[in-house]
Amino acid sequence: MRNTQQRRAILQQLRQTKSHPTAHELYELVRRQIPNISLGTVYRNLQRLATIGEIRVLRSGGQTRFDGETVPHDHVRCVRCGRVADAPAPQPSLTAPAEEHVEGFKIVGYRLEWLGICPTCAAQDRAATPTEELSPA
Amino acid sequence: MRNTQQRRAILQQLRQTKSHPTAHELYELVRRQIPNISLGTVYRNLQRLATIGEIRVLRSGGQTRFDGETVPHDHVRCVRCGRVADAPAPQPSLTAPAEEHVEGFKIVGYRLEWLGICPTCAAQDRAATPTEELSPA
DNA sequence: GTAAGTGCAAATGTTTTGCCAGGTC
DNA sequence: GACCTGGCAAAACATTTGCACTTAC
Repeated sequence: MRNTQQRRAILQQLRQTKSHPTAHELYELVRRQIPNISLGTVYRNLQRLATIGEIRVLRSGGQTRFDGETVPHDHVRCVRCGRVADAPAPQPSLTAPAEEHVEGFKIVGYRLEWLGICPTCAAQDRAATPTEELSPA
Repeated sequence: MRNTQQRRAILQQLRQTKSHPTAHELYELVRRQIPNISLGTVYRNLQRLATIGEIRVLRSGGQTRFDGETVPHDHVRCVRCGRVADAPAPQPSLTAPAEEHVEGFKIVGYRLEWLGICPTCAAQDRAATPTEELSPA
């Protein structure tokens, strides 16, 4: 695999952000360094980097996000805005269900995603719901 | 919300299949009962049924699948073919990480997906070369 | 030099939406 | 009859791909 400036920039941006960006967000970031990079190139490289295990793909909540951190860990997703943060892996690690309980599937791993409300959305909730609207008598 | 024959058929089909179909698969199933139902209607109703909690939406592996079973349980996904089966919920249930470990998110739940190889794909593996898939946890 | 990689644009696949007719209450 | 809903088709997105040109090695 060639070491192109595009791939280097993509990986570098992904590694130095903790925001788990979408492909398009990453595209915007990399575009500051390489203004004429194309979105297709970003997608192509993300796919390759994922295949060789350099990055991780997070699909959930209808969005695809990318994570430059390959050390095992889980994630929390805000159910309001879709923002994703890291979460520590559970202690002790999970025990896989026996094959006879999962239609004979051989378990090779798992993905655990916590669901939550991020601080920003929690603040908005407090501002939006405090008073019920009273019906005019 | 009105009780239309379309919505009844969609929910009924989803409830009586254990295959966690995609929207299009469900569309094909329902079409046997209501030949001129439209894909848009299937999507609209799945969305509504999910909103009121009658069904569950599973997004992973780049596919969106639907589950008519609302009793809490987890899933196993075949990393080769994307097929999804049910898995029992872990015992004891997971303990949420403390807020300070997840950037202040308030945890409201989790989604656990086991990754595995289904019996069909395992059989094919024995005859062909293994493939790759994205990292587990 | 040459094959992998890029930019661009068109194609693909999935999900959503606007509009009006038709069914439901 | 009022108003949800559905059918249909177009639109909106996200992602992939074909092709000719570049570039890393």
